[in-house]
Amino acid sequence: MSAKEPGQTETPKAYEPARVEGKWYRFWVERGYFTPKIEPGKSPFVIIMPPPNVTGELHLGHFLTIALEDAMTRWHRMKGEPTLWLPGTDHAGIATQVIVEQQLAKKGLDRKHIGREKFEEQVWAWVRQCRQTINLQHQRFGASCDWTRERFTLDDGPARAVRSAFVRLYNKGLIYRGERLINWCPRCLTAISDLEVQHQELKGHLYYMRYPLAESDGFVTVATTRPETYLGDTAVAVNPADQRYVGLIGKKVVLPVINRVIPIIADSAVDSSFGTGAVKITPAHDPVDFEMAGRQHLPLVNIMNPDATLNENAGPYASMGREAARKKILEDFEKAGLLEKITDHVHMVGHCDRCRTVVEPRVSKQWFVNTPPLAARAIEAVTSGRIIIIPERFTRVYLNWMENIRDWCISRQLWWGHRIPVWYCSKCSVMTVSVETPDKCSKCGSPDIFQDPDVLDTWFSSGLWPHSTLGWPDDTEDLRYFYPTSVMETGYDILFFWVARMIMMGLEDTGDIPFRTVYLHGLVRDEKGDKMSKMRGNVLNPLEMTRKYGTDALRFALTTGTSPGNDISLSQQRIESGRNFANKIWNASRFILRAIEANPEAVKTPDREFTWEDRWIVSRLNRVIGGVNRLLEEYQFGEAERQIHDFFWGEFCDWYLEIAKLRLRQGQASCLPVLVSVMEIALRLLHPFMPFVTEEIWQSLKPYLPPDKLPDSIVIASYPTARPEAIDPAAEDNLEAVIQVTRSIRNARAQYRVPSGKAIAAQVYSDSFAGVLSEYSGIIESLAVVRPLTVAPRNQRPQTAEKVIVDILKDAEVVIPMAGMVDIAAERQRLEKEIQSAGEAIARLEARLKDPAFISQAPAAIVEKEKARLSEYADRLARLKQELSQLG
RNA sequence: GGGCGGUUAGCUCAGCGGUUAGAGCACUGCGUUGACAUCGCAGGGGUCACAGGUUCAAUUCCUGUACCGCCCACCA
Repeated sequence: MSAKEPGQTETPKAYEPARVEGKWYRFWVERGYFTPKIEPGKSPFVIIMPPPNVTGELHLGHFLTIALEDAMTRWHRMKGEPTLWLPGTDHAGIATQVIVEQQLAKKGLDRKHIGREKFEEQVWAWVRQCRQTINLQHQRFGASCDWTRERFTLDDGPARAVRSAFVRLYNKGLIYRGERLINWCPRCLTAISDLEVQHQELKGHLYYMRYPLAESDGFVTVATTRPETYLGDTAVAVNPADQRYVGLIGKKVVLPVINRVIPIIADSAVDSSFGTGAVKITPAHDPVDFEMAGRQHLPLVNIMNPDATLNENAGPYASMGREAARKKILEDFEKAGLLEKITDHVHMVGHCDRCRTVVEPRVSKQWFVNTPPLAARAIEAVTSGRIIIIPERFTRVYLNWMENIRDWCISRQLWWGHRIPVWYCSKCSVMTVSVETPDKCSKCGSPDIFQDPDVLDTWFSSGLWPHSTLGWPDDTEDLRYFYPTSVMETGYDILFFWVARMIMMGLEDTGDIPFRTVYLHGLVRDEKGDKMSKMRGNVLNPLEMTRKYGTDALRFALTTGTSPGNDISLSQQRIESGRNFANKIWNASRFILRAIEANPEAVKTPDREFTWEDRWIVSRLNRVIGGVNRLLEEYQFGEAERQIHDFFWGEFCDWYLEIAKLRLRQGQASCLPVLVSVMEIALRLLHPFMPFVTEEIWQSLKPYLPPDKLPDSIVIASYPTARPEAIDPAAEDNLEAVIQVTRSIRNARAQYRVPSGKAIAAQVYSDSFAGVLSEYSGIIESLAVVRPLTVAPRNQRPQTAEKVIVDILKDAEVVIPMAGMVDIAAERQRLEKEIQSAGEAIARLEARLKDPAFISQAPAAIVEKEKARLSEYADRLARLKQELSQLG
């Protein structure tokens, strides 16, 4: 470590995120930047954050969500729009309950033992802790959300919204209570919705079981995957057109062992080609059978307890588990000669989304939302274009789901969640459905009432999130100003669970769409494309990554090189390159700051002659600004970042800064204002994606910026907009020539292994760029370590017998005498290769230009362009050939 | 059974109806006293899965095939 030199800025050589991140986040929050002012004249930009479940810490998927939403939010805020990003957390009914139950189980307890009240206390304790962790993680990650409006799904406001929505729907007949076949989890002991059932392919068997005929000899053979449900059979069905069974329709069979007599019926839903063509009908334990039982008026026999053990209807098998019963029943059939055969059969089996237990279809009294009427409006909102889904392909997925929607079972036999706002009277049994908790029966006035013990599906409250967080059902200022919201950004995996429900419920409750754009991101996977999971052990801990590489690095890695709706493979290497970029920006700023300190006055000389490289970098910057703004409008965040990255690193640092160094060394400080200005604008361009490093540097640059209307933070600085008048094709061409020549010489040096310190001589011959190249010869001499570099028009190139390397550039020839080192054979080979590829290009272009179809059909501009290319190649080919002949 | 996505450099992925298809990482060679070795300079590496079609022109659009992945679905 060298001692600090006098007058020099004491900044570490590497960017140290830990030193700056907390400081700036606190600063932003203290200044209230994240809390929007309601400005009636302006239309706001609003994102309601998908509330993370209070089930533990945030994972990388959440961090991707934050990175994208924060980028959008910061961008719009910088554009001067009142911007609200509303944070919150979700009570996540069943998921949270399962976690707390597991905690209890570790202590040898279960919820039944401690009782509902105590259990809820336990959950609240966990929730408080979890919310704090989650909020802290958001803050660590730089989320610019409005903490003054933070919500939890069980808060009073959202809770009142839930009750209001329930009562409204009930009063409109869109919520009803009914005895239906639902998906039941025997482990969680609750109903779950269709969406919460995970279908998994399992290798099972098809069992062919014989049911003896009641009135005569013989039997009917049915094929089933679930022999144990025969105890609940109330019919055998065949297709009416099936010739094999016509004679049997109306006859009866006897269920073995339990000796129940059931009819053989005809139903056209039966597929004659499957199994035996005769199907056992178990209405209480199979959805298809349940439906058939409805139209055929078959009785229901429920054979199971809630925990999936067999009940008293199972006769001798009562109290056995479903697997054990299956085994025993097969044995008994086998013994009786009633098991015809067993074949292998692959089928899909439903599992509980939360606990992986095999779901049991079960008849039970539950609450349902009648969804088709809601779906009709939700479909219209999307087909009319009022709601746009990005990427577009998910529009069809959404519509397909909506068009085939079925009623939504919303009651859960859980303790954690929004209680159903329904009270039953012990006297007259009438239901009171009410937003406010009633103290007496609405019918008979009896105070002897009790509330429905069930809670609502957690997605019911999530479905109201965009309007419930803004104050609905009250007509609040927030609701009037911020609703409908702008963008709903979330993962495609919850399109049905959440997005679809929000659209239905939002439209129903408010009469308006909840958001204008749905942006769906992909899943975060590991470097091998596998889903990250604790089981696989391939999880990257986001906070650890943040500590190791910095928040900006992780954000950059998560959002670069990806496109909407596609999954993301994330590796540490990727985060490293994000860190390297932050470090690059950091060091560029260190250089600029030191340069300013060495020459403080130079920054303040705004009006002067600009050099070609000044005009070039400003021109390039403005092209990038234009591109980035366009890409952001199109939600192409990854591509926007890539353009900023490439500009900053590949043009500003690699060329402008390198040239500026040389100028500064010669005491020409006139590049300083340009350095500062380009740097500052680039920081603002990048700020939505890398908020911390950009703020840190922006603040240290601030003293040297023009003081007029300078905000206190980059957070509220304006987002750059392109200035068309700054686009400067002449400067771009000139610098391109300088860069080409420099590269050409560097290339030759590398090829001939010229030691890095050793200068070589070179000549450049050019017509159109002779002026700028000789103007920049000193610069090129330094950049390419070439000395002397002479520049002359082409016709002044001497005919010499000396063997030299010649690089044919577009508008110049670079001649390097290698003092006898020239490898003639290698040079010849190189030239021949180039001649060949030029020849091929010419052949291609000539063929194209000879094609009358091309000439007549292609746009004139394209034809002209191709002609120009042909003449360029022809010119190049001629020059290459001449060089080859010179080589002898 | 229906639908969707992917197939581009060694790896992870961008991109695109019109120059010689890009990036990051990895790789090879050279390089460390002044922004940065978390770096610089130079380089190698691609039949854009395959087969048809549309078009003046296809890696890009369409159709089909193969493989991989995902979603939805009541063949017991």
